[in-house]
Amino acid sequence: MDSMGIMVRKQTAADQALRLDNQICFAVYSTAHAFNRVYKPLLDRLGLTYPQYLVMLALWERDDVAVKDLGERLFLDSGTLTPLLKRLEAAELIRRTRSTEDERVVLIALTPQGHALREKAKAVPQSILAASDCTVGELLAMKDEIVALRDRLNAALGE
Amino acid sequence: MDSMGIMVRKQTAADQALRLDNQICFAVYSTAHAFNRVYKPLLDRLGLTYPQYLVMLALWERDDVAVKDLGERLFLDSGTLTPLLKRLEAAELIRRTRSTEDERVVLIALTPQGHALREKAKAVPQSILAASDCTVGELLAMKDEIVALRDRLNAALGE
DNA sequence: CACAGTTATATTGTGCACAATGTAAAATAT
DNA sequence: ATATTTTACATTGTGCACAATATAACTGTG
Repeated sequence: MDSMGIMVRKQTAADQALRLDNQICFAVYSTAHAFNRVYKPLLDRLGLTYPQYLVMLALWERDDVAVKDLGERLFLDSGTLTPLLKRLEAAELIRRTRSTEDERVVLIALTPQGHALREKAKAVPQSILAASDCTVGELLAMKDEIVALRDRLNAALGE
Repeated sequence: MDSMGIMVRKQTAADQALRLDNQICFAVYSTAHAFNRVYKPLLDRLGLTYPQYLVMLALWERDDVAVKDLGERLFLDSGTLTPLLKRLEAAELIRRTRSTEDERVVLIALTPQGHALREKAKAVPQSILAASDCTVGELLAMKDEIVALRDRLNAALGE
């Protein structure tokens, strides 16, 4: 209580930590959504959603991979990937085939249209760069910091 | 073609930019998911999802606000907030009442249980800090960078 | 070989996230 | 004052994201 008899709460460190603006996770969360909104009109032209675009990026680098491999690279599980991949298959960008060596495995391969889409996608990164209003160097430095944080968080999960 | 007659693709800047590992947006996206997974067990004890926790953080700072105000602070629209708020109301953490001054407005107020939950939530930030394996200073510096990026992306959307 | 345990993918259910649309109330224009 | 526009919220439909569970295929051990 102060001299007027009114309760004055002491601002503890715990109180400060609960402020929305102090949360790095909210910064990351809201930035992810902002990216999503910037990507949307660009990816609409390719007929892709943002997670589908990430899958295509992964496949353009390496093809004929198991769902599990994709999941590890993108940090996604089969509950997310299975329906997403079925939609990409319906769009005829990929093919899903059971491995003959190990029938548990479903291999994901690009169709010719899937390969071809890469050319149209080349214009995307520079549009994002422009929207970010940063230099490539700044973005790469930030990326490295964020990835380091992500890897520490994932490491903490494994313990 | 090289001297062996095999196609050797020139690695252009556009090719590099399409590499998954070079995408800052994937770094942000995957870090948001990593945060979500770290928060999950902590928030389970509070009976909250991560977006619900963000709403509660906002309400603990300021109460009796319109859905629109919450949406602007959290960058979310009514399509996301309306069902989320109904779940918080069902959990008796908040109350939703139409404003008498402007009947379009729905005001969100904390219940006593909603206020009380704040005490249990005080333990959350330090657990996250521990999982991040960073100092407070490092995290705050990163947060400021990420928020600056988010604000630039959002500004680009407005144009 | 049998069988217990593991692995890869699929399915189900819940909860965001957002575009598009609807509705009623308020503000503004004519 | 009536008509038009804007605003706040709700609803619907699509697509993640993930926990929990199911299923079939593989692996290792006795």
